[in-house]
Amino acid sequence: MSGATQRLGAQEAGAPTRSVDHGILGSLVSHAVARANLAGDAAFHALIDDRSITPQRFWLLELVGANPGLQQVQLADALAFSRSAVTLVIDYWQARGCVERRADPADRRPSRIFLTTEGASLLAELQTRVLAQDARLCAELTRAECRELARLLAKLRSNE
Amino acid sequence: MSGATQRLGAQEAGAPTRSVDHGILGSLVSHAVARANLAGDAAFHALIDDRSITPQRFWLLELVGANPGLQQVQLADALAFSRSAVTLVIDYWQARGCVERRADPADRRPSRIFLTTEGASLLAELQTRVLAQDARLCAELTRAECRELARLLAKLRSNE
DNA sequence: TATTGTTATACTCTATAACTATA
DNA sequence: TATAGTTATAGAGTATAACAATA
Repeated sequence: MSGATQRLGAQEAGAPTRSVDHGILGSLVSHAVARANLAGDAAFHALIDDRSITPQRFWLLELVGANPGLQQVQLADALAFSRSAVTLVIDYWQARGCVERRADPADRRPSRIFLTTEGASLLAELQTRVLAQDARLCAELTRAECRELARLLAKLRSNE
Repeated sequence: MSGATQRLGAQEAGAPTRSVDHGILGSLVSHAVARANLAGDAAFHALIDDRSITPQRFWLLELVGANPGLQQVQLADALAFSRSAVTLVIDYWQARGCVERRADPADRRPSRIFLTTEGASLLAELQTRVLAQDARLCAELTRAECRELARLLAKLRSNE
């Protein structure tokens, strides 16, 4: 190509081969987190064929598995979902036969959420895949770096 | 309250005051990233009144500011957006008078994207707020921890 | 009155495919 | 044929408010 010496600085409009300047994005921790999150979501979908099974839907199923009989409002609090979002995610899993709502005899407002046998089986399968995916995501990190990353991310969240 | 000694373990269904067991979510780096990302988005919206100005829309405006005259396909590559997503975000900013599409005389397929005066002014304002927000997000971290976090997140993305 | 859950609405974001026009 | 951009559609996520049933 001609014009090999025409590097006239980042302000020149339209130079076709220059690399893109990310501006202040490169120095923003929040942007680094967001981009890493995109990578995590991509890895999730790469390991789980059914695109309708999303990270958020998995989170809820995992919480139901670890806490049988939780109320929807408790699931909402634990996952930082709205109550209406929890309703929709439970509708999704219930339609697939993976969770069930059981009435609480003592207080008829809340429903208690439980895994079905089919839900427990699917959850076990998803756990295996998600743990493998997380290990792969962290493949470039040493175990100490992995722990440090989790610690620093938790500190970020303390400002919530 | 009565029942102070009735902690019967995490499996008991419906114990109203027990804390929620997050299961394997607690050990997933990808989940820690996702939750930190939610915290970052919340901080972003807390500092910028207009809810229609989202992190993604800010990213694009910042890139246009740092690289006047880029093609949309270059913006898409740099931000990991689809071309159609870039079209919609540029439509959004153009409708607000913040960016403009200019024809490229040498090749009439691409349009070159530039900030308007109004766009440059808004971008400067947003940069100030976003940098302050990021500093606030990292308030619990030392500068060394902040750098380490950015380094580790970048390593996660290397698996993309 | 307050709480739990549902429903409805609206907007953002993502993904995909079909389409136009230009090269 | 390949590239740049647009348009259309669909699903997922989020936010809010109004609502019903129950406490």
